[in-house]
Amino acid sequence: MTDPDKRLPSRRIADDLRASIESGELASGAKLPSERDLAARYGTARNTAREAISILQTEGLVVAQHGRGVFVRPRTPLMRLGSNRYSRRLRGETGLSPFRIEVTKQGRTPKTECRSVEPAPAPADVADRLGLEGGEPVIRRENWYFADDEPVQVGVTYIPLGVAGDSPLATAKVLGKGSIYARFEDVGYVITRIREEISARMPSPDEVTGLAMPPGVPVIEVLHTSFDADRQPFEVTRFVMRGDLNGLDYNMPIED
Amino acid sequence: MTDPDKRLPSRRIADDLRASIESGELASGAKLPSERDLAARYGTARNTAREAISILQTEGLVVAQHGRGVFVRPRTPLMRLGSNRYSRRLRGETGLSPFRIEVTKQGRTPKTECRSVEPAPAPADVADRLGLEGGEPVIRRENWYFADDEPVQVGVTYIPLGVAGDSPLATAKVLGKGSIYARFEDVGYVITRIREEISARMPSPDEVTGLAMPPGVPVIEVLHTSFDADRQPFEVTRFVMRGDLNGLDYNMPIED
DNA sequence: TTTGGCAACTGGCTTGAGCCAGTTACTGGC
DNA sequence: GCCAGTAACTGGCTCAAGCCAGTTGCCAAA
Repeated sequence: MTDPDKRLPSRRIADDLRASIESGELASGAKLPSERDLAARYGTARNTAREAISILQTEGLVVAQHGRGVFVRPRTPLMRLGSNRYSRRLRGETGLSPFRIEVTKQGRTPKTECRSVEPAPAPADVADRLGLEGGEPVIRRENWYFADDEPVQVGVTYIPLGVAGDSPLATAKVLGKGSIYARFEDVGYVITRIREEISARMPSPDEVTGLAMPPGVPVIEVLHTSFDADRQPFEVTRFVMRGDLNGLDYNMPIED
Repeated sequence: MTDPDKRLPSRRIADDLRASIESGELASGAKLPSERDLAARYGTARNTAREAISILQTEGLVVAQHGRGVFVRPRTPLMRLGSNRYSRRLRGETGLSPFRIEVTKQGRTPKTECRSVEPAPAPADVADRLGLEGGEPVIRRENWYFADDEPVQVGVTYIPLGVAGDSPLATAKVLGKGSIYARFEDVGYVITRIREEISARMPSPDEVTGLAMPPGVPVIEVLHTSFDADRQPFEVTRFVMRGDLNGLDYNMPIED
């Protein structure tokens, strides 16, 4: 009995390539056969081989480089952002932000850049977390995080005017030693609890360009709220990070 | 000066459609023009219109239905799995699992199904969290979670043989009242801390079929570890959930 | 030795054609 | 009134061809 192999040609090529990748036959970073090559091997049109590669691309397994070839996407180690990133002790001991520590640990060079500090209307979800009216003006701080000049995440922080006042939080791009939470302490807000709401989705076209997202890679969105000793929210930050470079690591007690 | 509109035809169509979706002109669930229709309107080949739709699909904005059309993907409300899902008090008060509460709150019908309970070798990352050798046998429990018979997440729990013994944890698919953590308490393990490691990625082909993943939707993977009063790990669960239906909500104190 | 340019590779995108396979609504026969 | 069949729609997939645009290495001219 001949097995006609019911699978469609494009699927068959994609399945074969995927198997080669998963078995390690095509190692991380390895070059796949060219589209024209695959088409010839499988006796299909070039478009069909192309479709197969497109499937693997949306699965995040490979990346194409114009003029060079298609390569197995290297699985870069995840940057683990821990719940201890707000720890006061760590802040004091090292003087380095957890982001910098993580990136350095991976032998890469960290860089952070504050792109803007300005009043702006609060997005609805943010206003909701801060107990404000939607659209009410707040201080908006936009921060970009890089590893070896590659963007890995963006964080947009929203601070009520009543909290920021005319402190550096509202005016200075560079906040000095001890991260932003030291500055919050300066104006009387000590972070004692946090809430983090996490979701994952595909990036918008803007995010694709801004974060140089490879195809087939989602973003992780974290909506972070900080609470002071009175359990009042005093700051919300929305992080958007490349899913292939970032992971979250929470370690916490069970309450009750 | 004539503006030749440098954008490629497929991009142009995709951009126009995306704009219509974001403006609300094409509402959630609305039907897009057919491929042949779009091609005619823009004066391109059908394949080009098709390519445009494919772009929107990988962005997770639309879903195609064979024979029916292409529709704006409804943004279903996220199911927020909170860190309180391990709370002992909630467990006692309601008798319902947080999953059931959440699904019911959305007016949908929850269902959970234990597909298998059997000894199996521990995956490397799991063994690592449990302080075991890789490949060492553990009890493996596979649970599926549904809302209106639609699969929303899978959880695979790994329990060291020394913990499970021959208790129901190792033998019974149905664990009775008060969730699995009540059974752990029965054998002397009280959950006092958890660690959750979160990442996001595109689903594997198996996950696409198992979870009925729409195109352009990532999965959230949570590697959960439970610690007892002595800070010893006694259980690891790997959750894989549909990114379009699930979100995580952590509320915790800052330690130190 | 250096440098400029070309040839031969790579993927990116489009065309226009065809056939297949779901879905839907209408229509004619019972 | 019901039901089966069919026509006209939808997307799914493939083909064969062409042109464009990056990349790379080689080779000849300066």
